[in-house]
Amino acid sequence: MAKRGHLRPGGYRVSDYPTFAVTVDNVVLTMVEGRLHVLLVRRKEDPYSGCWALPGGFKRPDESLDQAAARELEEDTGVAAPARLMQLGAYGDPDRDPRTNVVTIAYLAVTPAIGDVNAGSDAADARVWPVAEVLGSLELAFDHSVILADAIERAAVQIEQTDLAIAFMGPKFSLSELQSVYEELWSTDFDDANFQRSIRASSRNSNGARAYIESTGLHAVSRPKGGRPPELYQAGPAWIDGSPIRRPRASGPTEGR
Amino acid sequence: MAKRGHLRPGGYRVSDYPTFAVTVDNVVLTMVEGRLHVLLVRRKEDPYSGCWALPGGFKRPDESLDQAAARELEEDTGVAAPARLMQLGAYGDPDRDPRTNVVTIAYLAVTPAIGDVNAGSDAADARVWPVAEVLGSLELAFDHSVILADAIERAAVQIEQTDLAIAFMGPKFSLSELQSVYEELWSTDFDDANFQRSIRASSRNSNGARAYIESTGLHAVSRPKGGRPPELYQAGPAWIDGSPIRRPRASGPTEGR
DNA sequence: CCACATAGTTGTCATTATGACAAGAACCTG
DNA sequence: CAGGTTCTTGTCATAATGACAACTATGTGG
Repeated sequence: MAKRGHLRPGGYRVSDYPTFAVTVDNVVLTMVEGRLHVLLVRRKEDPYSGCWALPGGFKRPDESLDQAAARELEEDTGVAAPARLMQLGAYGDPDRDPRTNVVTIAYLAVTPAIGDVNAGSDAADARVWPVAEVLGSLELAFDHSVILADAIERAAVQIEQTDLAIAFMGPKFSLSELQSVYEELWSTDFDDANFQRSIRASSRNSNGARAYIESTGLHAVSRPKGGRPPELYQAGPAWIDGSPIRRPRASGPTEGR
Repeated sequence: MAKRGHLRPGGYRVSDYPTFAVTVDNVVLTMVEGRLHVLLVRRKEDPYSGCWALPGGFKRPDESLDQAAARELEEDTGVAAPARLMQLGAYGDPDRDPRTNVVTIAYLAVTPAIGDVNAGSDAADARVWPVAEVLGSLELAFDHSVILADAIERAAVQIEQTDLAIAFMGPKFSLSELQSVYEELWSTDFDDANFQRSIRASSRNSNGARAYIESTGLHAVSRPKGGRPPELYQAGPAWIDGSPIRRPRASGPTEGR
């Protein structure tokens, strides 16, 4: 214990403690045609050159972690950082980067459908991937596969605690689009009728304020395959404390009766 | 963008990216006489000499973040790291440490009543404080007050998602002790009868496995102020997916009818 | 030993939330 | 217009929750 590098009262010596590089990595999730997707970049340089990876890079001393995450996201992919950019956690295993001691701070972001994705100077390519495909067969750089899995689990928890699911939606959306977010992240299948009833119940502001979503009175234009055009909603002005829908619990071994 | 320090394919140059010190800080929560407490150490050296702070210290390159957190906790306070030591988040604002660039990774731990607390060589003192007092009037070093507040909020969320509340309990405990954990963290007041019914319902393993808690058949010895001695329980062998008790939601402005 | 206080436990009941499913409404294609 | 698709409303049984009365098992003080 006496050997630890302590800070001395009169100042500190840099040699007293080890130094690290600090990076930020972004897990940007979005829904494309009802399926969960993640934004990845293809690395241009070693290590892991040619590998797909989460967009990210080195933190600068004069910026906060949040700022670094937003900056790196835009630099690497051309995607503007969404308002909803939340910290996921730190990853600092000794051997996670072959070069040197690197601790990375992972961020989770959720956006509506992304427009253009443009690979930055660091990247050979950038695009969104279906999450199922990435976790199933794509080998990501560093420990990014672990980070991605953690991010999805976090998102699944967050949509029950906050209004995060709305962040997947554009300015106007149908309830079935919203439903697909919950179903993808929770791997469940809701009864359409019950889902709508629950969601609408949350938006019926009993007294004065607080609504999860609001009706716009508009209806979507009909799609090629037909079907009744859904009513369109928009984000409500306030978040109610309490989830609009409950996450179904894995009902254990489910023995009969 | 061209000015960013990139890693070169043939190797890297340390000067290409900024270096940081990485520390870990532990928020250790426990219940003392029905009230939530946090373990703090008094700093012996600058900066913030004399101030109370979260136990923590520098990460070493050859250990994981989790290992660093456990090591620092024991070195600073003599308290063995509990099994339940989970990462809370990273804090890296540019000016959070007056000395240099320091990014800290905060950990949240929950333990039953702590036995001896012994200040390590870094600390002038170490003890548990009532959380209400710390957040109300005690000025902590660095941004530790913020970290503490975040930790408590995280714990409040976690006891609904996991069996974390059990981690506050010793090997045998009464349901009213457990109830006080939920009540403290959620700032609510449960009906004793209903609370017990809900908890016991979770432990009644319908089919074969999975129980939140188990009855020991024992009863506590009576306390000075009297009252019926409670039945004692112990942690169940398995965690059921789904909280034993639901967090009551702030019911908004609560207008009548 | 009694009344009374304290703390834990069981029981009852109204209200609400959930899940299953039938049926209607509004659009498509051919 | 027949048949398919999607969204929406309605009905109902069951489960979960919250309020509260009542009962049990201890202690204290007279």
